[in-house]
Amino acid sequence: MKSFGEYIRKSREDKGLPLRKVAAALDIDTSILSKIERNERRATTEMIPILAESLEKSEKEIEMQFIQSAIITDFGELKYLKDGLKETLKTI
Amino acid sequence: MKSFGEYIRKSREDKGLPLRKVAAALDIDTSILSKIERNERRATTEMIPILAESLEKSEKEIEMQFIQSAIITDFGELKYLKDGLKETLKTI
DNA sequence: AGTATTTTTGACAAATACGTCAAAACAATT
DNA sequence: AATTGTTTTGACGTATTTGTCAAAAATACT
Repeated sequence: MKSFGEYIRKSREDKGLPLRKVAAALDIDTSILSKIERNERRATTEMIPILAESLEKSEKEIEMQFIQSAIITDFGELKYLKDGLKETLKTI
Repeated sequence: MKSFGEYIRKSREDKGLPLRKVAAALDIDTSILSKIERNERRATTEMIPILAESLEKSEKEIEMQFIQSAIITDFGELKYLKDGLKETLKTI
């Protein structure tokens, strides 16, 4: 699985878009988007629908990538992550 | 579902332990533990095994509570959380 | 009621994460 | 090679989060 940053970068490059364009849509500096794509900064949840629009992916796909990447980063080290996720699925 | 803080508080009170004791095991000030139990501060993953030991719960149970609580807090607002979690389960 | 213990609160400092900006590095085009 | 466009880097200020500490508030005990 690709990190969120790698996923965004690939999607953007596949569309031939420069950082400048997507960053403008997100209303952030290109440097931030650059850092997000290299996983030096985190994307915020507010960015998800805008990224979906810009990169012509479904919001669902972008959000799923975002969630996966964040969970792995935040909790990937934990012993019972799988059990925790299963339980969370039952709860929500 | 209880928040992680509420869960810890209940577990601690069920054992009749004062904040002081558990905080000492965690090597933090009582005020921090107090805040964790009221969800003003976040527990770290390093605290999980110590909490398990102190509160005589399995590490698995504590960790699962931790994960659930964190995911709801961090991603509870998202539209496709369920799908994201399912996908994450496939990945890990 | 008075004392001791436990818990909460808030001020402060340290650490972490973030955004802006300008310049440097890199890549593409002519 | 020079110019243009793109991406990366790092210094800087700001916001957010976190831990420490002491005092206040709440609770339990005698």
